[in-house]
Amino acid sequence: MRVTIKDIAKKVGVTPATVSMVINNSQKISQKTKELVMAAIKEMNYHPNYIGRSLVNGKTNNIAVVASFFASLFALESVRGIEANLRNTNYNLILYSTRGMEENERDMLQRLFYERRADGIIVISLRMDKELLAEFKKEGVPVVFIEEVLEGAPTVKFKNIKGGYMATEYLIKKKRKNIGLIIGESGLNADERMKGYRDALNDFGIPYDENKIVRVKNYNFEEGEKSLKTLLKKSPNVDSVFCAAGDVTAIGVLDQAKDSGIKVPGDLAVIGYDDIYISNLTSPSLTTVRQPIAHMGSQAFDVLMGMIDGFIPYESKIISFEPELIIRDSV
Amino acid sequence: MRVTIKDIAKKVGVTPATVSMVINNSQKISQKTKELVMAAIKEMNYHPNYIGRSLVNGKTNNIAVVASFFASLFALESVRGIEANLRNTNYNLILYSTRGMEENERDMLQRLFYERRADGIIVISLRMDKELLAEFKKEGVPVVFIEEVLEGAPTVKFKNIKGGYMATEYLIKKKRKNIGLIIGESGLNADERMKGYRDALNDFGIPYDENKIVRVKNYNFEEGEKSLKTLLKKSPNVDSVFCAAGDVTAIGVLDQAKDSGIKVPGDLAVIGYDDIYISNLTSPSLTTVRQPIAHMGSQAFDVLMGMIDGFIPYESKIISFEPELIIRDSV
DNA sequence: TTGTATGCGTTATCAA
DNA sequence: TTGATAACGCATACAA
Repeated sequence: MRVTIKDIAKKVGVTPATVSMVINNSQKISQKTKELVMAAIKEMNYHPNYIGRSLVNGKTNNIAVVASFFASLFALESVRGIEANLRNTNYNLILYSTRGMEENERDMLQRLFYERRADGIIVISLRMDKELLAEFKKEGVPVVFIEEVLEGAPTVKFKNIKGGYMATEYLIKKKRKNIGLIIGESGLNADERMKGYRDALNDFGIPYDENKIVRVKNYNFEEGEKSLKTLLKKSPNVDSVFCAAGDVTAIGVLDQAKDSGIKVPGDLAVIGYDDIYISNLTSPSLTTVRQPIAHMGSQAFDVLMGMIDGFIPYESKIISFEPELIIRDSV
Repeated sequence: MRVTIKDIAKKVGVTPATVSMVINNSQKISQKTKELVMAAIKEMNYHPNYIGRSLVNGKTNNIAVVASFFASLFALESVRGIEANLRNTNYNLILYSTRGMEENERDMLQRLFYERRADGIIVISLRMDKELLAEFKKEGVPVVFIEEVLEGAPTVKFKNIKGGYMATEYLIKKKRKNIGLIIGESGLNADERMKGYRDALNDFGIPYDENKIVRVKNYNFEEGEKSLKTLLKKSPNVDSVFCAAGDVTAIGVLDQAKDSGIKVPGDLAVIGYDDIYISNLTSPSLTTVRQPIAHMGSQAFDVLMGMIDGFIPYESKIISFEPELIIRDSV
């Protein structure tokens, strides 16, 4: 049998209430009984059952993180950051993966608070409707978004406009004038990076040209190879590519360039986005835009804690992080 | 206020016990009250509170996964596999990361069951002492190990001897006779892969040579570069390298070869281990040993479920998975 | 300073 | 087939 608060009480000769007060170190317990109880706790190897605790005080001490997959660089790094700060608290992490099934998404999120499984929720790159968020709010369960923005709750994200601008500006300063852009088909991130690209062109008096844009869908290696071919067909004069779709795709571009006898960076400069591990190992190594993802995850956790503790309000607020240009040999 | 079982009972005009029976679809409830209760549940948007449930039936419906870090390919893929099968159950995943702090490891594991936080535990690549395992057993909390082996609980792992053998054998069949080995300093995996290497040499009548072995510690890119230099110094005649330390290190070897003007596979054949994403993208692409990690994670979860449900015994058993040789251009 | 009583939401046992 | 009651482990208001 498990040792409970009652067993301790019996052993010491006090009531469970007294033991409970000792555990929560109430002030109004005599030093002597405190010591006696503590000794018994140690001797009997007692650990409070967190379920019993949860039931009475309504807290689970769990933080839920919801994402479609945790096997992506972004989600994983976010979790790492969350973990890092969670460590100093007595909260635990529960991971909920929707596994890309949109139909289950809402249900999963809803159950999360109706069943009282977590005291707060961090949602990574997932959309939520206003009605659902309102329910969370009503139930007093704080929500923090990573990447997505929804009226009514704080968001932690990156300055994608700035990232797009930095990369484009760097290419321009390196005397490139015909800058191709490989970028995702849709989404806030893609839109923002695109805006940064256009802003930079504009600021330096370079006209925007539809024929220098290639849209991709899956952000993989093959798309990089294909995109460079497409780009060169549409605009044979490009002297550089900003691959806002990410480093994996950018590496596909590097590969395709090599196969076509195009010299990087001589004939074609390439900039990626993400700074994945391997970007330092390609030849030439890849100049890219790095985002401090783990750091941002930590911040998301801190904001959530602030909301749980009540000193950060449950309302719209965007906290944004600066991207960083990592200069290597591909430009 | 939250909707509880009592509210439903009051609304329908029955007792909470009846409602509970409906929820757990007991056979001995009339179809009529069943329907009435169901209707009320839907109308009032009732969801059972899992904490209340846990308290009475002693189940948490949580599965804990413990690892030192989740930001490694191995841990991450394992979690993916666990997640995949967990999806069809009503269990949740709780992740516990020791963050490499050995001193907290035991404490963390211990609290896991004393505080009744999970119904079962999967331990990834982490050692546990027998005494602790005995405590888990006493408390009736099943434990499944991934990679590590400990008397008294099942382990899910890969056939590393076979992996080592396959790689070495392939090199031999490709007419390589002076096969260098880059491998971790210690641990069961390293020992087993080493055995596979020696077994293969032995079977083909090639003498084992200490001077062809290089030990590494961190499995990173730089160690790969350094190891190749070391190896060539100790044994200038090596015509191939089996980098059992993993693909990241193997890519370091490729890079160092390129810098030294050594042709791969002409002058030097290279085989890695892991089949990380990028191994297909290097030039030449890397021949390597792949392990179906996610698949193994799924299996670990299934074993744990079997133990929880009582039809798999709580005892030593090793379930091993076959590695696969992925043939590319570096041999 | 400590004990008594009560309740958190649910399920299980027994009686009706 | 359903109701009454107790129990899970803990924390708190109130009484002593």
